[in-house]
Amino acid sequence: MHRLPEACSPAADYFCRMMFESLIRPAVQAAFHELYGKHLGDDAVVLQSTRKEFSGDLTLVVFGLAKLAGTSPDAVGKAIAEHLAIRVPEVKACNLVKGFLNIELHDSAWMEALFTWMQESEPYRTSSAAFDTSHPVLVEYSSPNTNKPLHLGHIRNNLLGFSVAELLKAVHTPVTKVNLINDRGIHICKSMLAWLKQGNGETPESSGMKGDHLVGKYYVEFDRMYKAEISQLTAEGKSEEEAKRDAPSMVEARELLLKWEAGDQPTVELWKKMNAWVYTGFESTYARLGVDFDTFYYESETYLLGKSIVQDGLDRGVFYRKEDGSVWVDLTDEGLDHKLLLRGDGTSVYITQDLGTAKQRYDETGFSKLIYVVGNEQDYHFKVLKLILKKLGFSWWDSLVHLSYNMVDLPSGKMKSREGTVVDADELMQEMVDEAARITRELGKIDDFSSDEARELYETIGLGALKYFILKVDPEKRMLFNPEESIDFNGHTGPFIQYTYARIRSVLRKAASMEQFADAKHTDPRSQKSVHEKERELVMALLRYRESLEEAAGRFSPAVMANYAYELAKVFNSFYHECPIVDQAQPDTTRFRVMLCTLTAGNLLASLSLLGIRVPERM
RNA sequence: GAUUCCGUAGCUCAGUUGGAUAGAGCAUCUGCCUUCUAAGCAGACGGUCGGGCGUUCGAAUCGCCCCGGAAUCGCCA
Repeated sequence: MHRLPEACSPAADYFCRMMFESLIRPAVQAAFHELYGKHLGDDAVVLQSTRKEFSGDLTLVVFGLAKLAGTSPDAVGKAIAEHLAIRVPEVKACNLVKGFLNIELHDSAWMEALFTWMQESEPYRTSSAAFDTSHPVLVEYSSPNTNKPLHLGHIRNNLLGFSVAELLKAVHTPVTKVNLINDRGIHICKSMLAWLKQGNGETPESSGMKGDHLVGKYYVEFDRMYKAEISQLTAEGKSEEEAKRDAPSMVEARELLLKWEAGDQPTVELWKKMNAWVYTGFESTYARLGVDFDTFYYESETYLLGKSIVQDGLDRGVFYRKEDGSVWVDLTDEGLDHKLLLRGDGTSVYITQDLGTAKQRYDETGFSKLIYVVGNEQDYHFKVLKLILKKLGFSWWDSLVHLSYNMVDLPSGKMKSREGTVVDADELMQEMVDEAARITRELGKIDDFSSDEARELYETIGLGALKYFILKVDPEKRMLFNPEESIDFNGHTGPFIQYTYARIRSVLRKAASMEQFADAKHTDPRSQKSVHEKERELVMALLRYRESLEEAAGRFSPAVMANYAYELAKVFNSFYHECPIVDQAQPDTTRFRVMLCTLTAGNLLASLSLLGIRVPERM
C-alpha cells in the first residue's frame, strides 16, 4: 500500500489514525505545500466524517485553506482533489460541494484497516500517549453514609465510578477503586438514638429487614420525633432556631456523638453492631449492581488525618489563627472566601480530613490522578480543597479531579430522604428485573430455559436497562427519572443492544454448526472483492470503537461509550435486515459476514462491559 | 446578593479543536414476520437550538446582556 514517507507509522490502526492522520492529512499537507508553497499545521487540516446525504467517507473542510492560500474555497478544493486523485491510491473519488471536499476511499483501504485492527492482540483496549499509564489512578466512588440505604442518586454515583474505572483500565491505566465509607458522625448517632428509644431490640433477623433498611427506618424515626419536638417547642413560644437546638432528641444525639468520640464502650458497641447491619445490606446491593472496590476506607479511622498538615501550614504562615484558636486559610486572592480548617477546640472539619487523606494517598501510591466521584453540590468544596493543596505547595494539587455529576430528579423535583421521596436502590433494581421477566414471558422466546437460566436472564436485562438508562446521560447533565413510567426496553436502551448481541450470537451458532463455516470468524477481509453498502457502514462503525473509548476515558464519560454501542447496534441491525448472513450458495460472502458478526459481537460485549452491563446469549 | 452549572422536537436525550439542510429514541401515524430472534427494520409527522446583540466566510458550539431553572456561598458532610 502506498504511503507518503512521513506517514509511515506502524501504529496506524484505526479509523481516525489510519485514515485521517496517516493518510489524508499528510497528503493534504503535501498537496498544499506543492500548490501554494506553504506548510500547513496539523490543526489547519479540518477533517470530519462525511454526512450521509453526500457520497464519500471523509470530508475536508477547505474554507480555512482557502484563506491561507489567498484564493477561493472552490479553487483550493479542486486543486487538492486533483492532487489526491493522482498521489493517493486509496482515494477512489472526490467531490466538492460548497467548500466541502468529500473523499471516498476504495473498499480495499477499509478492509486493510479492518485487517490491521483484527491482528491486534488486544483490539478492545488501546494505548495512547494521552494517558499516563506509569502511575496509578485512584477512583473514589460510592462513599455512602451508614445511616440509610442506597437510593437512585447513589446508583448514578456507583455506576459512574465503576464505569470510569473500567474505561481507564481499557486505556492501560492501573486503577484502584476506593470506597471511603462515612461510618461516623451525627447521622449514625441519630439512627442509634432512635433505635435505643423505639427499637425494642429489633434486628435484621427478628424483623426480616435488610440491615441498611432497618437502620434507615430508625433514621426516619428520629426525624419524626425531632420534628414533633420542634413543633411542640415552637408552640411553647420558642423560636425556630432555639427549638431546633434544644429539641431533646437532637441534644441526646449530640451527647451520643460525644460519647462515641470519648470511646464509651456501650456506645461504640452499638455503633459497631448497627454499622455491621448496614454493611451486610450494602454488600448485597453492591453485588446486585455489579460494582466492586479494591480498598475500603472508614472515616472513623481517617477523620483525624490532616491536622498535621494544618499545623504545618500554620508554621509556614500559609494559614492563620483567629483569637478563638480556630485556624483559617485566606482564599480571597483566588476569588473565594476565607475557609475554616480547624475549630477553636482543635477538632477537624470535613476538609481537614480530605487534606489528610489526599496526602496520605499520594504518599502511598504516587497517583497520577485522584478522581472523586461526588455530586455537583460539592463543586465548591473540591475547588477549595485543590487551592489549599496548591497554596501548601504540593506539586500534585492539580491531579485531583472532581468528577462532578448532576442530580437525578423526579418529576416532583429533587429526591429528599427525610420526606420519603427517594427511589430506593434495591426496590428499583427489583422492579426492573420484574419488568424484564414480564416482557420476556410475554414474548415467549425462552420457554425452554430452566428457571435458573430465566432468572439470570431477567437480571441481565433488567439491570442492563437500568444501567444504560443512567449511563447514557452525560454526567454533567441533570437527568429525570419518572417512577410512574417504567424504563423502556425498546429503542435507545440497554436491552436493544443486548438483543442485537443475542441475535448475532444466534447467527454465529448457526454458522458454527456448519462444517464449511466453522472457522469463518478468522476470514481475512482483504480477500473480499465486492462490499455491500451496509457492510461498509458496519466496518466503519467497528473501526470507531477505539476513538470512542479514548474519548470516553479522556472525558471520564461513560455516556460516550454508551452512545457508541447504540450506534454500532443500529448499524448492525440495518445490515442484518438487508443482508442474509449464512447462505450456502455464497460461501465467500457468508465467511466475510460471519467474520463481521463476530467482530460486532465482540465490540458490543466490550463496550457494554465497560458500562458494567452484561449480555445474554439468547433473549 | 455573589459565584458556578444548566436551558436543543410534546417527552427523554445525542451533538467538544466553530462547518453542509441540527440528529436519535419515546409518543402519534404508515408499511414489513412461511426465510439467520419483529425487544427488530423502513418511512411520515415533529425545531425561532430560552431571547437579544456581537465576533466570523460560517455559531446549538465562542463573547456580552437579559429571561427561566438548579447548586453552592455552614465551626454540616
